Amino acid sequence: MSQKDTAQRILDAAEALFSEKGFSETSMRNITTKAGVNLAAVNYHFGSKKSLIQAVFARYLTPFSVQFADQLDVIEQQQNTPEQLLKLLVITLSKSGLENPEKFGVFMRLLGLAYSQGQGHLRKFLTTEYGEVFTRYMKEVNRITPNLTPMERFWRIHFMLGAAVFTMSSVDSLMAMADHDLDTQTDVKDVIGQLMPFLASGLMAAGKNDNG
Amino acid sequence: MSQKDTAQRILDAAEALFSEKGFSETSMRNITTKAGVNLAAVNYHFGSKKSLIQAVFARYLTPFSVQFADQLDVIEQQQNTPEQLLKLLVITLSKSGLENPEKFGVFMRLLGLAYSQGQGHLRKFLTTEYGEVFTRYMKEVNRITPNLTPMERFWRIHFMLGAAVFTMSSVDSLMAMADHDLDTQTDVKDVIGQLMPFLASGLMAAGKNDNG
DNA sequence: TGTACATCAGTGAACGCGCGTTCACTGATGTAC
DNA sequence: TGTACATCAGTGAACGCGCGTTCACTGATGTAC
Repeated sequence: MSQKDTAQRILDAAEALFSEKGFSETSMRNITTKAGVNLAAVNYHFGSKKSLIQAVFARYLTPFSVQFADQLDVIEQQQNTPEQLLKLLVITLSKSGLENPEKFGVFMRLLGLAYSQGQGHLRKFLTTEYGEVFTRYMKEVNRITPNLTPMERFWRIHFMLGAAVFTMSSVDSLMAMADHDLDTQTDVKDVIGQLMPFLASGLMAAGKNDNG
Repeated sequence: MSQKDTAQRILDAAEALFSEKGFSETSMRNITTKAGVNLAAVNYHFGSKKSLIQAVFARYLTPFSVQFADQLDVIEQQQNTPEQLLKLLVITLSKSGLENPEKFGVFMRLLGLAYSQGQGHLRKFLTTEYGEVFTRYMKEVNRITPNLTPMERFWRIHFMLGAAVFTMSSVDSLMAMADHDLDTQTDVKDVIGQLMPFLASGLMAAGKNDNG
């Protein structure tokens, strides 16, 4: 084939369709039609639809976690602010090929799907493959929030994750709403700029061990 | 039938299954089997699967929006804090039959689905039916955040919605994680107790019109 | 250099299955006269 | 009070359809001698 590798084209098509419609709403026929390949090619290259879903995640997350580990090596040697810790994520995303806002939106939507539609196989795959760097990152969060109880820290991390995943999953339609209602012209960088102080402020809010 | 009304039993079963597995993963056969009714009964009572989905939402949202309008009548007459405005939502939820933590989790999961899996028909249905009370609530948010730009306000509301919907959608598994990792015993009220200061702090974080 | 065979990417058609919906029906209850 | 008819809730079986997967296959490329 003079065009891109069949497997790559399947991944491209699957990624776009999954992020648009979710896993179960996307059929093998949708994917192979969009990729311009034979219906049987998915099972030939990936074995099953489940494995294809995992492969779509791996293509993003493997480079991301490599970059993230490098960034953690640096950050672990120094004192950090909440803003720096949040920025680390954004920087890592941009260093692992996600600087394109469109790609970024797709990635966040996939991440949201992994939580909301995540079948058992996907959750298992993600934690065994990428759990370690997440643990390292959490150690750094602990360091900058010494006054929070473990319970406060646990929940605040998940609130932050929720705010990020939820809004970034629908960032296109939310930006369209904002631009329509408020007569503005927003891009993804603006949204991230809005998100960071919101998250930092939520994370650092006074906890029950703080006075006043 | 000496048991509960067939239509009610279909709604009960559909609600539970939708919140567990999503709309498209839940088949009519799943629903009617769980409800103990004939397969054709869904189409007899509701016309189609789409209408059933809308009916499941309406059963929660109609009483909620009635209560919410009453609460707004009061709150619109007074000066409010962010905490009061957030508490208004919790109070309304509890006054419209959602005081049961299990029901509350189901409701939040449905709300999350409406965003993430929301087919066009559902979004249209929700905004035409319940858009008005939401607009009234937003007016109150404007009053307590006079220093925020409309854009800041827009995004912060959606960040808050994301944090709430995302975490409350998976509140059961998150509580299980927390209790396992931290050796605690959490209930939904505790989580809401954690969520409120996080949201209030994020909403009220300094914006670009604030000094220092 | 030539031939025989193995490997590999990709194909076309069919498989069985579960899906949402439809339809002719049954039997109980309500209404009119 | 009795009868004829209409309405209604619910049923059982079948409809056509799109799904993920399988399988025997083709044709190109690589390898051994």
